[in-house]
Amino acid sequence: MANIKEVASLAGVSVATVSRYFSAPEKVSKKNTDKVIKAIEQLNYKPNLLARNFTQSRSYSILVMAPLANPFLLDVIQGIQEIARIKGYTVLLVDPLEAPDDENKYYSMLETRLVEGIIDFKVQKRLNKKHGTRIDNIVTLCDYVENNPSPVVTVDDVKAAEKLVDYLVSLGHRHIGCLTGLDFIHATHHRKLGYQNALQKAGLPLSNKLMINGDFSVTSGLNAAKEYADMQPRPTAIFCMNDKMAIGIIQGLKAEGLRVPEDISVVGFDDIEFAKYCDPPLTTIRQPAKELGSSAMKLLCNLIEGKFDPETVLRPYFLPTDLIVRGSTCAVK
Amino acid sequence: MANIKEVASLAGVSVATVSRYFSAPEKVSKKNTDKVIKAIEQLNYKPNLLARNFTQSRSYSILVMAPLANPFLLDVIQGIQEIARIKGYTVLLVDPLEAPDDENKYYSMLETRLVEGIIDFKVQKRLNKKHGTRIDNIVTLCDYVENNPSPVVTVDDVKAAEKLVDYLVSLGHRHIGCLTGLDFIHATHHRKLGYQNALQKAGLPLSNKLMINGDFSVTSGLNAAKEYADMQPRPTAIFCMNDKMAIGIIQGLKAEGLRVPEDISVVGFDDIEFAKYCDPPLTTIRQPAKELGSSAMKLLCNLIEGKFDPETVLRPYFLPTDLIVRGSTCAVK
DNA sequence: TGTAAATTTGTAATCGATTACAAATTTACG
DNA sequence: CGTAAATTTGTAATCGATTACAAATTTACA
Repeated sequence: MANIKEVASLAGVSVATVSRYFSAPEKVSKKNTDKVIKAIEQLNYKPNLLARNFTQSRSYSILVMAPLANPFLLDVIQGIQEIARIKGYTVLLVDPLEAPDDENKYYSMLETRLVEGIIDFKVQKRLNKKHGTRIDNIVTLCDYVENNPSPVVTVDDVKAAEKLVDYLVSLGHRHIGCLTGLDFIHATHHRKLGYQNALQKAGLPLSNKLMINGDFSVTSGLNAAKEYADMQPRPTAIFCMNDKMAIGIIQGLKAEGLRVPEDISVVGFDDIEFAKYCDPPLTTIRQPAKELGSSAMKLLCNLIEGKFDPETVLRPYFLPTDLIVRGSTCAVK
Repeated sequence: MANIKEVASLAGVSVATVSRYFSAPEKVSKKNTDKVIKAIEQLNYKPNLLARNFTQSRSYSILVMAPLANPFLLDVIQGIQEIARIKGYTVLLVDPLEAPDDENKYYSMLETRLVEGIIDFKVQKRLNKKHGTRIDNIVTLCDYVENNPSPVVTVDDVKAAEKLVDYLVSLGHRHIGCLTGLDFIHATHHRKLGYQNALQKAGLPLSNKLMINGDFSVTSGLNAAKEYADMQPRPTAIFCMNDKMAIGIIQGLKAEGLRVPEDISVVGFDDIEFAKYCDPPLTTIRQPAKELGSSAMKLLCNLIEGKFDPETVLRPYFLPTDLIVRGSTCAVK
């Protein structure tokens, strides 16, 4: 395959001129531009971007670490892609849950220069060595912890969960179950806190019995349904920490011969596309998926370009959520 | 950031020895290995992979062009990822529908060396210049056309659709609607052919009236539902070319006051996760998503490594499908 | 111990671009 | 036309690794 030298010699110019034809065509005379174009055409020349990236010490790539099992993330990723495309970055995608052992390998792609930034869907376990002074071109998306080691874009999970459970309380529910998510995701703990806040405000007791540990999968919802169905007293409403589990729990409750929402109201979290189309349609919290993705990517671009305010960049950036009321909830009898 | 030269000089060895420590550690003596390790440690050295990739003229990356709107593809992508990880490739992901104009830019990433192969979810528009003689390290996944310009991994859409419509016929249905997919996807035409084959076998007339053009989205299912509800005579069964449209159509038919399956049976295609959880659960064709992805990636690896048989590589590689009968279909009254 | 074979090491060329700097050319204008 | 300024061009260094080849060292064994 032809290289820049061959193009230059065929065109009768120097390699610098050919290079400039790509990087600053306005600096090449008309005459030489024509010659270069002709030579490129003739040799079907394509610049070797591995070489270009090497000399510029830039990869024009970013890495997204996302658990693909959650369809909600698809929309988030589309938001990321949109900005990435505009800014000229390509997106590498890995699912950290598929190969947890490789996680550090992925982070080190920053140091080996393969990517210029990372969007991670959970708070990094290892903190920066010099926390607060050095920003690593990592953005945490949809997860957050106090003293987060990297900039964060997410929703206020505490407030959102609280809003959702407030709503259940307003419907008269007094026994409200809570199906949690994966323990190592901080959002799980924040949503739990919101759930507890709402109960407390309503003067309801906090009982661990009403809390079942899930893992964000439909299956864990199905399993939890049986437990809730047998529980004494049985909850009249269940808060699930994502829509997939809510869909699973609805399915499971129906199998137990219970009606949703007449016997048990169920709420989810995320507002995935299918929340509208399950039966009954799901009452849930809508996260602005695409905006989460595009905001995170914009922030990452600023980090990469060094355009950020060190004072504020570590303050979490919260996007608003909406309570979406559909058919899976009703007033308690 | 430290480079190999600094490591070499700190360790008191040549750069070649440091390089060999990574590429062929068994060729470095114990004494020097220790010195190199110490120097790497001390300088926190990470090899510049941009440089390595450049000298080796390899990117160790592949590109996946997938319309992310389809959740079925998530599983396919997981299958791709699994093999990619094992083989040491990283996966770049773009959604061609998001930026159709950039499509050629993506293909040219092969020529600019940014990726070593491409998995594309549709047959490429531009054929190879020298069709059949040169293989471009492109694998077409889930789409197929006679004289395909690149190797193909997919299912036999004709047979699968035929199997599905055979089943509807066996339930006694005589008026069977067909909601098609995007026209530029060849799978759409193959599934249409399967639908027509089944009707023909059953001695049923082929009527264009029963065919509505969809685009694989839930919305197009919703819209089609109204049309089918008003149709005279109204079909007693509808074959949708994917599950998303089937879910939309079920939703739409319910809104029109029709019962599924009692008034109209609905079948989909793909067997996405939510097919099980919609109401009623969807009768559909299961495509082996993960296997499609992993097979395509294995094939692509062989292309990249030159390990393929030019005689057979362009023959389509069909994976088996299953008819999954659930609650959205019943015998005609 | 001496010599050949095997192993380990280092020197230096190489990959294909970019780019600083100097040189050459063109343009502007009194 | 002559000179200065502006524009265009080319030379050659550079990025950080890999690797062919030769040289040095170690090992094996009579």
